[in-house]
Amino acid sequence: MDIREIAKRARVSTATVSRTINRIPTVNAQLAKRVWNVIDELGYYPNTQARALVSGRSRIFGLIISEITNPFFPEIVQVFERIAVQHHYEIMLTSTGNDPTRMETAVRRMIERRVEGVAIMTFGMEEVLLEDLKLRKVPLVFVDVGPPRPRVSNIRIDYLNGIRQAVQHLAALRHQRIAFISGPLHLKSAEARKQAFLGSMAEIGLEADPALVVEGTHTIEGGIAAFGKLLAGAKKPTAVLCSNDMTAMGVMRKAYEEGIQIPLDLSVIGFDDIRLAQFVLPALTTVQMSQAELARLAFNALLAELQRETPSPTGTEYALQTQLVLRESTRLVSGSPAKVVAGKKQVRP
Amino acid sequence: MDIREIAKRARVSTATVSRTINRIPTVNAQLAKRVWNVIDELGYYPNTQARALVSGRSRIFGLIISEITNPFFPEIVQVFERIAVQHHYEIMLTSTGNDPTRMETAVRRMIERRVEGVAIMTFGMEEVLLEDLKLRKVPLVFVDVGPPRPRVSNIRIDYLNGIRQAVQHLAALRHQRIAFISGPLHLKSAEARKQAFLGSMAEIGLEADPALVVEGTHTIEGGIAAFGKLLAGAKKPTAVLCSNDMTAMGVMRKAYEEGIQIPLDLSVIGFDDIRLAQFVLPALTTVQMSQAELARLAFNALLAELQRETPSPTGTEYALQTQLVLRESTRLVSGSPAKVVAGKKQVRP
DNA sequence: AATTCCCGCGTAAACGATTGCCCCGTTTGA
DNA sequence: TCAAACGGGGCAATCGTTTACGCGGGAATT
Repeated sequence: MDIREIAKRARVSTATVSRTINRIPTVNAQLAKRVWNVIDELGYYPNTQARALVSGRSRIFGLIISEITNPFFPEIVQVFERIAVQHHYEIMLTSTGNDPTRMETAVRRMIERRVEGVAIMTFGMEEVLLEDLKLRKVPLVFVDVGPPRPRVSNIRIDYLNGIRQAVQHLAALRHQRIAFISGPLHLKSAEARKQAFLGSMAEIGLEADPALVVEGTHTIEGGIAAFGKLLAGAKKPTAVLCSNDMTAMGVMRKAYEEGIQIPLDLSVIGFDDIRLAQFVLPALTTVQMSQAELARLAFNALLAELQRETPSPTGTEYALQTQLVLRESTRLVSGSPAKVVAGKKQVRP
Repeated sequence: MDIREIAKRARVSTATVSRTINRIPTVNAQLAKRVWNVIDELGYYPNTQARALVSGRSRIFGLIISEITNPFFPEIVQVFERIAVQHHYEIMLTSTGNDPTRMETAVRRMIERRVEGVAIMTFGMEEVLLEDLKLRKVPLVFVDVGPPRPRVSNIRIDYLNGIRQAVQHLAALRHQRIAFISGPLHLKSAEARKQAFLGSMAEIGLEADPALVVEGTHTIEGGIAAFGKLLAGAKKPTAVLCSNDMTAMGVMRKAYEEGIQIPLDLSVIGFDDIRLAQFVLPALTTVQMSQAELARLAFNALLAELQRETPSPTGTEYALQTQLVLRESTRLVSGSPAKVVAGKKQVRP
């Protein structure tokens, strides 16, 4: 069943049917009604491929993330998809697992489907692989890479704000030996977080002992391993700041196994504020970086780029704030004069 | 740049280019090579919409899940997508949040994109909304609904096996007051799990006290609320079996807040075995239902249906096993003669 | 009343591939 | 030597829309 069938039954031309469906205001209300009636009656749905072919618009956006099973991403996907649908777009999702090969095939698939834009949420992976997309003038939006180019937007995350708050929070709780578990340092975002930590420590005159700065993998397993390394060291930290929440969960796991109580013996702070962070035991104090907001920014960046008649020569830059959210995983350093806050949530039974 | 351009430059017809791309064996190797050279040189990628239009095959599968932010689903999505790509399919993902309206628009979008099949992973939501798809003879695969119809496959999950193991495990640990927190009972899968629990209890002559069977929502919040209800009751359970892992995490959270120690004071068993289950503190004993396997079954069901020349009049049924996996959240009921297993993982410090 | 304008609708040419059919050149068998 | 068979490649129709263009008729202008 196609547009011709509808046209015949409604005794109009296919052009009129098309215009009706696309709600072009010049069609006579009478006719339009007749057309709609037939459409509803037959349960006709226009063929998107045919539409896309002639109009040159696929109404598809690509979304590249590193790992859908990483709890950080599902909310991004969710929000991105929801907004896309509102704008009559579909999304082509790919989780690359940070594997260049899969990234490459993803790009190929997206080009074949003629996506109108791609959001890249791999936080700093090799941009080279996207050359093909740039060549084809597909609008792109990155996180944490810069500087932007024409048709390439960038969302800059202000790590410093949140991380500074975290460091100062720990300092206020009298912590001095503050460890940092970074992400894989080839990711620009991981490097940026580490620098923010180092900067924040220096700012308040705390020494960031190199032995207390170790590299993780942004996974639970990485957190376990990294914290193990810290425990094996000579001088143990009283607090540890993690480059993401998964890492923090690894630390908590390892601490549990070693009989180290959080927050009594060790304060832990995460980063990202994934939903799970509030349900972990004890609930994780962490730096929030809104996934919903990130998705929104990315989508709007792509849309804006499409609407721009002529691409800005410099690309556009967007910014996302971060900030500390206090929960239960931090506490006055033990040994300090205890001004214990009342309430059972603060102490482990 | 289109197929004509390639044809011109390779001094062949468009037909030959098309055949080359589709690896039709009859084309002369010489010519094929010439064509491929031009293709690579120009970086030509065939236009999928044009292909789809004329061939009548979109090479898209739909995947409907209830909530991507529910940690149960990402792995399904991941595996499903991975297999799809291997078979040169794309997937159109939709998370409906169990909202009929969103389900409806999802169906509409999928029809417009002419999906070749749809996997429905909402575990028993209203099938009515999918009438339009059935009408169009789109192969469908469900989980836990039955009986199958032509072109509609079903994956039947053997809840009983895993749940029976769980119940018997608790019984072996001398638990008698075993509570069950179900999922939302309008979901067929939730109902089935509950029945499996009731059956397993009866089987071994344990009474399932109605006051100890409460309804949750398959979320952490639901688990918190439901366990709250159990605690408010007259006779408190010594063990609780949950309809999914999120619920169990809610129970653990609530227990933590109330100073109830797991597994010392309370044994907890989950269901699903999401990845997180092993990282929760203490690691969750749970019934495994492999998400990867589920995704695989669903994809293959769709593919098989497409390949069948004539749809089996009855549809096909697939089965998925479940089984208990022991971790740290269960223990001999307290008060029983303690045959404590050695090792720090078994006791809370 | 004749001319111009404009508005609404229809005709038909795209969009970029796939594929049935035919043609032509070579091989094969009688 | 000639006809039949065969195999590889080109021509052109086709998929289901959108949209430029043109046309006819009523309103407005002179």
